[in-house]
Amino acid sequence: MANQHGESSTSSRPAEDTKPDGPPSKAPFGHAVGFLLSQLGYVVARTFRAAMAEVELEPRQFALLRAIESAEGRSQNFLVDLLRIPASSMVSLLDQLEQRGLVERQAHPSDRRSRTVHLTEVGRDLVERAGAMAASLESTICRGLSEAEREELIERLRLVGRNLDVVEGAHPDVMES
Amino acid sequence: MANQHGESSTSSRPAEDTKPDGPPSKAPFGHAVGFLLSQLGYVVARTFRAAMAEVELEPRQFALLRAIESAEGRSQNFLVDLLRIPASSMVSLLDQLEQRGLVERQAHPSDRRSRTVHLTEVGRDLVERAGAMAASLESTICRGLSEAEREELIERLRLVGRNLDVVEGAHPDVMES
DNA sequence: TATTGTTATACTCTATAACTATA
DNA sequence: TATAGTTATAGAGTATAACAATA
Repeated sequence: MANQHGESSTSSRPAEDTKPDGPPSKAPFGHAVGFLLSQLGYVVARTFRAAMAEVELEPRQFALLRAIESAEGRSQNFLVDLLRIPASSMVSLLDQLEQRGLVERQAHPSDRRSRTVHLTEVGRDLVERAGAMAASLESTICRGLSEAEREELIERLRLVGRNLDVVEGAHPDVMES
Repeated sequence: MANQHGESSTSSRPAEDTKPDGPPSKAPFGHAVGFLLSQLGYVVARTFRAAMAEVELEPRQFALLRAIESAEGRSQNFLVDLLRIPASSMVSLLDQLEQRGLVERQAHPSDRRSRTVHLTEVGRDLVERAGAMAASLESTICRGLSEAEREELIERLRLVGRNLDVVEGAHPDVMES
């Protein structure tokens, strides 16, 4: 699947109803938390995508660059295992990044089948800039929350995550299709 | 684009790394709230999809059934405006539901171009069952939260929503592509 | 014979646009 | 001429499977 949080290109339409008498339509499902989380998750993902677009990265490209940064000099195959994406997807993803001069594939010193992946200087700079934009988005998201409230919110969200058997730190959408 | 919260069919792989020495990989972006929301939103959407699958509905089919329930006897076109999906998508969506005997298209009394949409008895029952499953998911999500904590969480999430200019009650993923 | 990376193919999903019938 | 609904087409994105080189 492409998106369990994928984003649509076409977004907001003017949306003026000439028939304003229609019922306001109930929330998609029963109560509020599940709906809010699904809705916010979607919007956060979309906003994040828009932020990354300013440095011409897609979320998954950013995720891959970060992975490469934290796994400098490892093989393509290592990244495939780490990010759980098909090897063929890794190929085209790396092709794109390499063409832009952000990463480099090098011959593996001992295994001639294998290729190691490295961030270039340009790539390193871009990851840093993109990281700063992500941090900026985070502060927008948390605007109006005190530090204590923010921590409490995180605590509650983690509880919800445990209720749903979420594995900490692993985002199932950004890289998985 | 297909999903800004779409879900993948293929999910969990065993995922046992034979190379456990790789860095744990930082969270996809900077701090925590944005990442958590995106992650949880994805998981909630996926879990919701799994719940709906038990009554053989997709999230967007459920959303459409609910919309029809709250707009009994309105035209297809009205639903198109309400849910903001292309008319051609509405056609195939309704075709599916009609083939299963959940909804019916009827001739519009005054405009012969138009067709009104109605829930059948079977459809009404199914919506109710699906709604119950959604409510059940909601209580799973909120397990371990007191009523006060739950309301506070909703309050905080609404604040985050306002920070992101989210329109209340409108879920941009379930129906939009 | 198994594994790394690559290429080719096929599939799903959905939006766009053309078309019919009514207004 | 414009609108309701339908059908047909095309595009994006991604997974699956076949393949070549090396282990």
